[in-house]
Amino acid sequence: MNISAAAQAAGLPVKTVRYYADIGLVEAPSRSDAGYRTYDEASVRKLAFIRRSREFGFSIDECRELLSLYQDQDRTSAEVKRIASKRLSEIEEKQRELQSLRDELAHLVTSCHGDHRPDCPIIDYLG
Amino acid sequence: MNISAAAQAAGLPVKTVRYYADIGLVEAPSRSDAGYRTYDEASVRKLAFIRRSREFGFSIDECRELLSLYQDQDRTSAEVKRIASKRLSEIEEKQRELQSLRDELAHLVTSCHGDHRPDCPIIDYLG
DNA sequence: CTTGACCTTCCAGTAACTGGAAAGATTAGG
DNA sequence: CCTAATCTTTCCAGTTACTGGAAGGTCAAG
Repeated sequence: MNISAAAQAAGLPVKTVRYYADIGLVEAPSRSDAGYRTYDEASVRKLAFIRRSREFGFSIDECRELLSLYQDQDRTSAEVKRIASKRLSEIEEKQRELQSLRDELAHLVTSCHGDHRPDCPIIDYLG
Repeated sequence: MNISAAAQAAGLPVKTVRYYADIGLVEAPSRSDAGYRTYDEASVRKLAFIRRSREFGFSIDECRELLSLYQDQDRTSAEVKRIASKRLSEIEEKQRELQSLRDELAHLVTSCHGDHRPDCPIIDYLG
């Protein structure tokens, strides 16, 4: 499989697939005689694993960790759960932040007439 | 006022105050004989305005826009409201994303025993 | 043989700072 | 007046996770 087929199968851009090998997140793939990268099912599965982890918002370093747990038959589920729980609290923290931000901004937007007059509570609040 | 006093008053790191002038977000401040940047109340107010706008998650370019509206006596409140409303929808979109992410991840975390055994639904899901 | 779709490497840019080095200025204490 | 600590300056590099683009090699079809 050439890189574009692998990228397609994993649901990633070609550039990103190269990038992940460059930074050592995945092994460097073997090459054809012409120097083309060649991929097999196993590498595609790993790439897809990374894509899904990234979609969950895990950082590259967390993906590195998850990937090594993914490939380690003897890991404990506790190790995985620790990383996922950490990410979960981050998400919840971010949610709380966004909620108060939204409420405040929604309040400002509602109180602004949004007409041709210069009078603006949003600007007043920021200034 | 030297830079550290101004930064303190505006609630920003010194580095950031310099940075904002470097990228032309605020005017370059005047200099003392020794070349020290000197700030007055007005520039501190602008810096604080930017800080608050940034805290709302407005991008630097949006801050640029807001700042010019802030300084424009003749702007209409509609112009300001447009930018704030845009930001509000972004926040709400992000909230929806985070919510489904959280639900999915929370479900996985709950279903994972988190013990010494290798069996792990989180990894199973990602892989 | 040519055309177009691949592929390669390398370099640069994104957003918004942040850290650090090297060197000059100022201030407080002795 | 000297010195040490604390500013301040500029400049360069690093962060995160890619993404875009240029210059050039390869491959399959017609």
